[in-house]
Amino acid sequence: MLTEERRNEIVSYIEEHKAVTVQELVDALDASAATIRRDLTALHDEHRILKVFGGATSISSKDVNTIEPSVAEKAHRNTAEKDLISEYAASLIQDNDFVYIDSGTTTLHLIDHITNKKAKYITNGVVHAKRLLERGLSTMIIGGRIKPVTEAVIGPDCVEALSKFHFTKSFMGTNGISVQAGFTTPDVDEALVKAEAIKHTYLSYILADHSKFGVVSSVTFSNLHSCCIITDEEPNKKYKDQTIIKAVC
Amino acid sequence: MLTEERRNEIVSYIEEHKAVTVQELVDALDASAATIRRDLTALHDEHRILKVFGGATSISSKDVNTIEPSVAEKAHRNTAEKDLISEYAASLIQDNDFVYIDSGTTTLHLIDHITNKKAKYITNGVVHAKRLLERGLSTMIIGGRIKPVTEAVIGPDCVEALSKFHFTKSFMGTNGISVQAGFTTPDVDEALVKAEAIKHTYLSYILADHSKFGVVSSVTFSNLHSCCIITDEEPNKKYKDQTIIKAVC
DNA sequence: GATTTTCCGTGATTGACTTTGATTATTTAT
DNA sequence: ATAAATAATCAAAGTCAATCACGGAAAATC
Repeated sequence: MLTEERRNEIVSYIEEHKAVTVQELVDALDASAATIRRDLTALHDEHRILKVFGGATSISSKDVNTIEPSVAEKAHRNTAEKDLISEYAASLIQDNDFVYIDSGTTTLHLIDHITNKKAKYITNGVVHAKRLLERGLSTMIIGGRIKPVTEAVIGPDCVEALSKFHFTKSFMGTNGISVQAGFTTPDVDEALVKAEAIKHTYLSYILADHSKFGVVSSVTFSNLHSCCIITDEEPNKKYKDQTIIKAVC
Repeated sequence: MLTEERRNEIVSYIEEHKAVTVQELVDALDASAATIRRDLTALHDEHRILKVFGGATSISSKDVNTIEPSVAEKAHRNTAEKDLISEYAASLIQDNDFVYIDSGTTTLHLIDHITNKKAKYITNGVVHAKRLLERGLSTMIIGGRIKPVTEAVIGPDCVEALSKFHFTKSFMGTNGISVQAGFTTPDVDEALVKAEAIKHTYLSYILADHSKFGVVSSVTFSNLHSCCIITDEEPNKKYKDQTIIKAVC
């Protein structure tokens, strides 16, 4: 059987059963455990399944029960990569830093790793603000209209409020990273907010797992060389020529 | 069974039952208590459930758990009275109203009774904003520093942001109501915010149960005749001479 | 055309790591 | 104070990634 063919079958099987053990797949597909494991690793890297200890689960199985996956509920996907990235990013925060934290699930993860209580934090995410407070950190929120799905503060009030601040560091999420289009996101309003935040920051960091490279979304909010990238895999050289990239792996 | 699979089932179970004991999960999933506890700890760290002594509860169980324990504790006192007051207050909201909702436990209760989706809502409470969004209402938040205990946005940024708006109605909490001192609250910063909000509102309502009458706290944020009072017991005549009071009982 | 070389996917082996349930010590609620 | 719940620790069982050798297919060489 062809490798690709087998892998497609694995994905189908997992989609159907929600969760599966390595042994189950060994029996079902008549391949060795080593091969199945390699397949699962590959499929996990392609974000087609979620590899877990003992087997794999379908990507969407976690929110099968929730009617509307909100920010907090989505945040636990792909945690291993995000943990690495967040941990490194959090270590960059120094005493007296004035830190902007962009809304989004990657940056939400970042907050769980922040330990520096001498820095000040400001965010446009409602959940982010709540979580920062839970960790006992000095927190501010940007005012403005709130976008329901992402629970992010956006709009002209938000952009104007941002223009008054001067952050020492900012941590942003992104949907796409490309040499031609720079950093991109699907929502115009969010893009405007991100752009304004970066404009008022001394050092901007983009937190992005490897799957974001080469992806282009609707709206550009920054060119590559304005932000450092923190990611989980050594990227193609053409990106490295454009900006500083830290790969944690 | 896979670890992740079991944990997903635990989340489902908790989502469905709102609360669950360790023993219940041991019986339901046929795993040892030690394992269940480890699962609960892990899920709590991922913010997928809320671990409590004896078991766990759902994170989105609207009654208790979206609120900080400190806030939640207070919110559970005098619920019956607050429900009456909130219900009446919510009925006052009309289409196209621009409504300011002050932070505090009484006003948090109010949100659960709001049904008008044609009005616009703005608040200085982080939890309030989240709750408004959950109810599918058009929501804005005021920006500024957040006071950790109450999760209320306060400070000069907040006051300045408020000064741009013109609300048709505002709903405020208070700690004390007295003929001499007017409406009072213990925190200077919160008082400034409340005062500014009232200043920019056409019709301000104070939600207060009967225990607040005759009480004086540290800082006055308004005199009596600037706001209507919504309360749960017919108050003394001396208050009625000063402002409009609606007693719901 | 036949032989060699290279490449890639596979399966087996192994030491390292993860999960689990039992036991014990500690913490918590009443 | 007491009883229950929890966290910490440990050994056993199970799982994983790395490594190696094998074998078939494609490419290079003769």
